[in-house]
Amino acid sequence: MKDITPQQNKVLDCIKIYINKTGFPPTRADICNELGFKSPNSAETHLRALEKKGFISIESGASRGISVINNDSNIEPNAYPIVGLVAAGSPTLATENIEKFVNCSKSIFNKKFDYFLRVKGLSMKDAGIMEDDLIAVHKTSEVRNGDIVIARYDDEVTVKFFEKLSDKKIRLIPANSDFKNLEINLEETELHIEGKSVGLIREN
Amino acid sequence: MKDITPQQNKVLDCIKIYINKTGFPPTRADICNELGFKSPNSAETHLRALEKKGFISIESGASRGISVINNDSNIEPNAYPIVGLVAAGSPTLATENIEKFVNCSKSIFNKKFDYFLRVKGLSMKDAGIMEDDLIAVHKTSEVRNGDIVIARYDDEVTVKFFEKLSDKKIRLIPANSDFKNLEINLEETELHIEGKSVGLIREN
DNA sequence: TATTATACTGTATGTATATTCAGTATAATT
DNA sequence: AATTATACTGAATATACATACAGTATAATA
Repeated sequence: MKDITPQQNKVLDCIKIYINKTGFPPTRADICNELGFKSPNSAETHLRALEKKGFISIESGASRGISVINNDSNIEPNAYPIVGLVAAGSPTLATENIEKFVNCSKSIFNKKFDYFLRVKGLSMKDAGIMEDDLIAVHKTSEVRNGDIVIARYDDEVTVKFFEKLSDKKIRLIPANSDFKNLEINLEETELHIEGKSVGLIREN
Repeated sequence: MKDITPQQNKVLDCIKIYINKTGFPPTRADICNELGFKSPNSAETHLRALEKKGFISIESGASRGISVINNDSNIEPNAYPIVGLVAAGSPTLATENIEKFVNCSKSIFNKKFDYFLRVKGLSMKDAGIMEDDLIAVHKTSEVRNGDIVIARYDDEVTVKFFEKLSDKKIRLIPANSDFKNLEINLEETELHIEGKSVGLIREN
């Protein structure tokens, strides 16, 4: 997506507003009316520029054949994938691991997130995380003590509280007295922090 | 909104699909193509009928000037209010009680719901319901034993497990050993079941 | 029984609209 | 200094499109 000029941005906004107001895209003449142009060719050249830069697509020959290509980044809402907590390997976003998509606002949680993880087991029960809950995961390796993290080691993925004991030692703490703390020596075991929990959805 | 005929519904669906696919509404000829009509007047008369019945609006003279009037009921997503768990009175949807709105798909939970309730206290801790969680509430008075219900009695609103002991006695059970069961005699105390929990969102 | 709504074909037409061509002018690159 | 992108006016034109008119046919309503 190339840079947009201020004037082209005005035209793009005008199109969005027009569609929002009327339900269908504007004609060249409509754009001229809205923005005070006196020639339909003013609109035409802007449209061609916007098309070239990838902001809109124009159906040749069709009246009002403009459609705004949604970059989706600022348009609410969005579809987020639910990834199963697979025993082996990283909780990847590959199609075969995606259970389904959830439509919700990207600002539904206080922090931004990337996907949902389906929880297995009750090791975080006392933190209010139950079996089959969906954890909203923010993909990051920057985590702090006390964060609920999605950690992977020895081909196992778990959700636990994070505590850094030293540069070489990490403690993973469950929220359930039936489970034991895990202390991982980074020199012996490879530990991957896939991300941290920034929210939760329970579907029933 | 008057009744729609099967054929008119086909045309309406065709319009929706066309807009979804192309970004702009179809022409009469487009509709004919999609549905196999041989005369543009077939589309025209259906459009006029749909307009008369309030399903679409048509901008006279404008090409592709069709806009679907959204009844919003089947169009995802929606905005749902968060209602504070006020100590006194019913958790009403009055403006003063609405904290904010959450945008999410209406099918985000397995059952339909009406609003979110902000949880106060830890009386349902062992059911994975923590302070400040948002409970998705389905407004209903038809509840079964074991349901997590939003109950109101003596100007107090609580979230508890529901158990019907007899026609005159209801037991409200917390999920926290620090709290006691509440047994309510319906002949002495007025009990209102505001709804039941059908889901949960934790914002952090 | 007459009327109205639904559901089409087929033709015709004025105008709404995209789109090209010819210019003018300024600022940014090469 | 030449080229290219931006930002317009103004006019012309082929065609895309809405829309009216003339029919045919069936089912539902009054």
